[in-house]
Amino acid sequence: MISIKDIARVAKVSHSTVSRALHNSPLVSPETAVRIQQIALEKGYRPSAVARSLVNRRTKTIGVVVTRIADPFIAEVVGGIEEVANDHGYSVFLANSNANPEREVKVVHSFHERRVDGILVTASRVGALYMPLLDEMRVPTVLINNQHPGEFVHSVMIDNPAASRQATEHLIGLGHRRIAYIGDQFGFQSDTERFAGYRRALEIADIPFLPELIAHGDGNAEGGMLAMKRLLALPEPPTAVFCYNDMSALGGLRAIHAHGWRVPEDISVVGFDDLFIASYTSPALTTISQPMRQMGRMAMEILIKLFSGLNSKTNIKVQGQLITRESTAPPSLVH
Amino acid sequence: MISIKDIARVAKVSHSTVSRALHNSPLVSPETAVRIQQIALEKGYRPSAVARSLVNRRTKTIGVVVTRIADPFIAEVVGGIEEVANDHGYSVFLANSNANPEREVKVVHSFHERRVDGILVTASRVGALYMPLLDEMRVPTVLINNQHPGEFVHSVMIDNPAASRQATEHLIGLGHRRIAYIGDQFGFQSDTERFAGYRRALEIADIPFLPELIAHGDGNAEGGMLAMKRLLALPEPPTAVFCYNDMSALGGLRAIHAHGWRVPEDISVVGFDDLFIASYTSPALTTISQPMRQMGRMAMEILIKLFSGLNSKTNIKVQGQLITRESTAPPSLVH
DNA sequence: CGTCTTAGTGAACACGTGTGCAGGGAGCGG
DNA sequence: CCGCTCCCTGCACACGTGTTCACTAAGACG
Repeated sequence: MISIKDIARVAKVSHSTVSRALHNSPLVSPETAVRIQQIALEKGYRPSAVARSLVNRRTKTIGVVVTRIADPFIAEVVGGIEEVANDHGYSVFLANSNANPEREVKVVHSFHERRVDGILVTASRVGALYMPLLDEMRVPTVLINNQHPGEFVHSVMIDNPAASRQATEHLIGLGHRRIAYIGDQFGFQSDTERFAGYRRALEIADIPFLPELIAHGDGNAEGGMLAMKRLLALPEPPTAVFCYNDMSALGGLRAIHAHGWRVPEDISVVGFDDLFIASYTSPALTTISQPMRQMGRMAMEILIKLFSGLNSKTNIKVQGQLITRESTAPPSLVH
Repeated sequence: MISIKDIARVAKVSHSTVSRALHNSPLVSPETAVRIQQIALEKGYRPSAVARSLVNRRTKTIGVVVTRIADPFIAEVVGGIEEVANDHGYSVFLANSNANPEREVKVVHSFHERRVDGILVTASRVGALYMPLLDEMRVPTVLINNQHPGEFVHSVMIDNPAASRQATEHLIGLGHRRIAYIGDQFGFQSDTERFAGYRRALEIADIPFLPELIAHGDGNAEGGMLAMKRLLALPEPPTAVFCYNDMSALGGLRAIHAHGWRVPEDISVVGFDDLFIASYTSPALTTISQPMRQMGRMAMEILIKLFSGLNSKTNIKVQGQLITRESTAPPSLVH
């Protein structure tokens, strides 16, 4: 591995001069500068980011904590993050937490030791546990669709209540009155908020809230399937179901097919996220679109701003958009 | 940011002693060791990985190059990589190339400057361009499902010819003789190999190869949809289609639905990869399962071995497995 | 021609950690 | 009491880069 000292030896100058030459410093004469640059090019010299980080006290790296990178929603967000990070010369460390608190703490510690300049968290599940840790590190942190108990922290979130209210009102507008909700496991903020939007829509339309129409999944297809199965087993099943996210809806669709019913003729289904697959289910899924990639980009851009000294506390709330496809229709009159 | 010197000052010892104490070196007396460790704990000391990297000449980081992290196949592989990397104390840099050669080179350069200990490449598209670069860097590199022109390089690949032959023979076994193939863009190795397996199966079964039954997509749903549309527009459409990957098959299914045909009654479809969604399409997709996560794990384990001195050139070939679901059936007699 | 300015260069130190080497003190044997 | 060994500690240097400071040589100006 070749260093500036090696180049200095060849060029018969001090390493300081080489350092300056490679930075196009005006303190070095143009002739020696080009000569040194020539040698560096020939030798295939690449400066050591680690040595540079040590003296500059900035690593130009960021850490990204996710629950599972294989989650399609998260993968899209990370794609957006990496895009602008790379454009600004930042490298990104990726780490899965697997929603395991112990591992989350371990990951944040490793980021700390690597001296990342900033941290992004897309762990939809909790994270409250290691918030004090992040606080203590005094590293700029941006949360994406995550609850944020701390005050110092920045965030990018979707407006859950408004979006899920919009979804529910879409179903009400079609004439449904028996509308079920398939949620995540109880207690996660985004579930709570989406549930609140659902209830609010019912309330405004003067539709009584029926606890038996609430089922809890696990945010994945498997849980959505089981939850839907429970709803279909009711004496009087719902005519429409609003799902916490597309993965749940995916499982829901499967349960409906297995039950022998058809979507949307027998029952309408609405998802949330607008994952790529939402366009390719059959029928194609009506859902709330979240600008996932864009949200990743925004989060990273907040970090960039923070790095350049701006210290304004930013909490961006983006709006979801209803995408009407084929999985929703007016309720059939006979059942 | 607190360093060992700060601790040394408080403990009234030299920083060397602190360093040794924190490493449980036998060269330091037990009493001072615990005293120092106590202080370090109180102060929340975290060693600087960057300083450590500088002196150790090992960063305990690896770089992962992918085309798009949002690609479900790639996300699974990266999940596997990160898992064992983390278990061994390695942090992973993630970078998208977007299949853009210019960006790929930029990414590899940045990995070089960061002095990563190893590099993993899951860019299904080419990569031959920057292979000389990787060679020049003399950094252990493992390719995953990627062509490898260089000799020094290690790899984990699926046995494409065997797997696609298996898929095609499944269709032949069901009684199909007019079997189409939807490929990737021409020239990528995995496409070439899968195509070869398809032809071999036909050959063994004495089924003539018909060029009009070959359509090229782009490896994504969009391209698969267009390719399938072309096949359905033939005077005599195929009774079964083997697709390069699940994404293509997904698009294919959609085109078939739009055409008014039913799967598998009117036409059978086989995919490749066994992405998560393959179980949730309707009908559920018959496909070749690749142990994606496992392949990521294996690739990282090869790196770990290389780090510990083992220098054996390893080229692992894993076998795919046919997963029979609902999208394949014997051809209908009348059409 | 002498002095002052300026351009260009090298020496030295810093960043935070690890380690070889020397040295000091205690304990022990002679 | 002397010398040896052993245990512990500190000094100094290294890793690769950036930057301040001092210094030299050349040019400018009076």
